Amino acid sequence: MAKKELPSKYDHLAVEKDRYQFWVDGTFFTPEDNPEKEPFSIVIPPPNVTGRLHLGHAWDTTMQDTVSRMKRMQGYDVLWLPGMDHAGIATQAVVERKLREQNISKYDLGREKFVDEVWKWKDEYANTIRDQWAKLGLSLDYTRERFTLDDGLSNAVQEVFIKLYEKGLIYRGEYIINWDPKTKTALSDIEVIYEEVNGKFYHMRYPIKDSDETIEIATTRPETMLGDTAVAVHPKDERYQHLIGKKVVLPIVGREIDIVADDYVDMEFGSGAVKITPAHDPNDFEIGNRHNLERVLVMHENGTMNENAGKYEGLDRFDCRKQIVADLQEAGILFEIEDHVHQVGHSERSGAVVEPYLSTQWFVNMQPLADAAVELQETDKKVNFVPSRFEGTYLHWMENIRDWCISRQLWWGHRIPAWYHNETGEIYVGKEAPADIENWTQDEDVLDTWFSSALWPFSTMGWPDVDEADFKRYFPTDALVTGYDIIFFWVARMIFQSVEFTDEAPFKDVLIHGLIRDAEGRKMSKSLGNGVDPMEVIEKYGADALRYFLLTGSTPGQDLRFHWERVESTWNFANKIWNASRFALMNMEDLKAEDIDLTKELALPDKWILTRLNETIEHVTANTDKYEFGEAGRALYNFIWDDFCDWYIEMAKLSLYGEDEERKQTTRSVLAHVLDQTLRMLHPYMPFITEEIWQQLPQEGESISVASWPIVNESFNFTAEVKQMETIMAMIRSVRNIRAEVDTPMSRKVNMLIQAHSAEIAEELQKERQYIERFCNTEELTIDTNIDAPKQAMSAVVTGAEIFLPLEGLIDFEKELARLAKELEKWEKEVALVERKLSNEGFVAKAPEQLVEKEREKLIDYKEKYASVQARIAELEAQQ
RNA sequence: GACUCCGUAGCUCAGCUGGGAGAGCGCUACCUUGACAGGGUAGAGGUCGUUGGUUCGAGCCCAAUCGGAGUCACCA
Repeated sequence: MAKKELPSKYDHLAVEKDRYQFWVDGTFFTPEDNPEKEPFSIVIPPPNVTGRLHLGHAWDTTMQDTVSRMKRMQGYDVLWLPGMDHAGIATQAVVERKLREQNISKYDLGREKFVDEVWKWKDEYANTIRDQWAKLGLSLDYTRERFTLDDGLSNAVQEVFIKLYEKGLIYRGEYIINWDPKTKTALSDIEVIYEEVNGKFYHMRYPIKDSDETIEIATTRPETMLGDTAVAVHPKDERYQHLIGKKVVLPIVGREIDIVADDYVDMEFGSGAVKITPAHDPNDFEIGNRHNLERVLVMHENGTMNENAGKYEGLDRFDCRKQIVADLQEAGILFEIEDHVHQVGHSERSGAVVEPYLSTQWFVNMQPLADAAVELQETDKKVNFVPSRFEGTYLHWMENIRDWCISRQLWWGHRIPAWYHNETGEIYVGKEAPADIENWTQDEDVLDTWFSSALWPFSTMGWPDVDEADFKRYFPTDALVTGYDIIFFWVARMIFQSVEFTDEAPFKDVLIHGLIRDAEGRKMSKSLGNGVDPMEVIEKYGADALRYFLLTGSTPGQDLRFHWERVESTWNFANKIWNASRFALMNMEDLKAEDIDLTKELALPDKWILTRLNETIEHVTANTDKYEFGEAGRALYNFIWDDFCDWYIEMAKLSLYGEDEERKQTTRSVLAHVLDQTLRMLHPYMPFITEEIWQQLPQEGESISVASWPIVNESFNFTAEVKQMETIMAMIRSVRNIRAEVDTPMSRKVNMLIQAHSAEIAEELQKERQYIERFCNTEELTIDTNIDAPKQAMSAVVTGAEIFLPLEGLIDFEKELARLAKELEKWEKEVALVERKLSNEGFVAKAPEQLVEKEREKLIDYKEKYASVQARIAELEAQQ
């Protein structure tokens, strides 16, 4: 790639343009299937084809990309498999809405044509999603992209359904399910969201047959009384002993129903008597079974009253409620209406109030599957949850699991592979239709979307063909990344299906993250209109800035607030990297990869920055491995901004602007090396800018995305030099401090004297005097072990030395004395603190040796500093 | 009702297996130093919600308590 001059301002749009295509064309993201390499795999949580990606997707996928990119650079054969989810209810609903706008209902089209329409929609949005993935820079292998409704996955779904059916783990039955009257489909328990609603509590008196007595009951849903088939009381309730076995005449309806005794009834609550509606309440259904009660369904599938509702037939359930309340009040049956706050279930997708509804559906018998999944966690094949607390969440759910209703009354999805014999009612389950198809009718329903998502980690790899190369090589996957809101929906189900069908956990690690919130901490939602489009962020600040913000903005498992200011400051970081690189490139002349030579004599700052680089490599690698992206990102930030830019580059200028050609060449080598290594570490976090700069560096790789990950170079650990460097840095800071104090700008040259505490220290400082001269901007610099401290001077202490700045005429003695007094106080406190620690027998005896030794060293240093400051004060006072 | 998370600088958040509190933004003063003024230098600002306990040592562990958020399960 041709070298070009970098503009002085980081232009994220220019940097990111066309870069993704370069990666895809280079097939860097397609694994090599190289047997020499260890495989590493992740499957993407397939986004719904209902629409555009939001910030949550950006967050989730960026984490996966960061891990994938690092592993790829570390030499793993990385497969990150992309794909999308058909999202049954959600997608069907949006397409239906779109058709409705054209005054077309799905029934007008018929099943086949309607499904064709949905496929068209899917193709359109799949392209949008791929464009968004590209903008985010995700290193996905598109040659393996899958869709939950493609042939292979559909085959896996049928296979699983049939196997479970044959094992008796899938059954068809009549139960109370959660019915969504708006979308007219059944829902599983977790698709129901309970929300607090200000409702009413209606108190009624049902007349006892052949008696003047009444029995008091209460309900929140009076319209269901039309389906009452009993009244229940507690068997031990003395108030009602005489009524058990008697009959009640159901008002309006006139049906005679039994008064039954059942333990379920709470004597303390309400009147202690409960109306029983087996067809419209799950608890009542159970009681109905125990007492052999009739089940009377009083509603249609769309939530209007049916023929069993008599004169209320055709009314919507809520209109019926109003009407029935009025009628019962008039009849004197209903005698009190109380305000009542209670939880009401709503459909997760349509928002409609869920109707408990008697219906025949397909279910998965969960207990055996859940047991196996729970047992897995006690073996070494367990799934490692990050953070670990989510394992508790997961296990708690698994241990209290209820059967899973998997049939959905939709057209968009995997049609249930079951046929019913037209005459005998016999059920046939299989991939192919029965031979005498004319005598059979296939089940109209489709499976819950999550039924296919649950198979995703292995169905995408070619299962049920267990000899498929991808399945053998890349399953089980290494990591799964998702939000805590879908642990039950997806993570749990993938685990038990995987255990059942592959005898393995589907992934080794599962990284759980939180939710993205707006700046005020509110959930981002369409209704609030507070959502932020990731593409808008990318347009304004670039994908790298967005990614870095997302990765470093929170800690695993925690929610993340979106702040534009933080994205902006991340852009500033990118701009800093840009300009530091620009400086380096401008000063590298025509340095080539083979010219980089770190074997020549290194200067102090070279040794220091190389040591710091080693520390950074260790820290970033370890923390990225642990999914601690925030920690790793901060280490990179500090290294780049503080160490590399603020100190190393500034010191390197001495060499670069100097005369010594060999020294210059070494500095160039260090600059090139450190920048190269730093960009590599930063690449998984900010792929675009790192690639752009790296292409300009003296190196011979094709792409940084496949360059090797930095490793610690033991020969670059210069402990003694780091200490020296730190002394000089402390000195420079002190001088800057003093100059700020006496208002002497750094641009003015001043004289400076350094009193070293030993000949060795003096010699060391002497060797590095150029840095002191430059950064303290000295006229005359004297370094000695025996300095005659100037009378009129500002002073400071550092470890191993004292410094004096003779600033005649500028010194305010009172202020200086006050400043020194303050400093003396500081060291006095420090000394006292360390002394107290060291005189604590418990500490000396029990604390780690190293720590105690460190404290002893500190004590010597602090005492020395204290003495120096004290002496200086004495001198000043003597002068006055 | 059970459980989980959060409470640290004005704001948003870090703080890894307990060993002298950090960042970004904001604020103050100064600086047109040849990569960057979206920059640099120096600085102000914290009883780490509260109370006990364990420990030589607690922001971190334990208990209780207050405040905020959430998950699950719920009585008609």
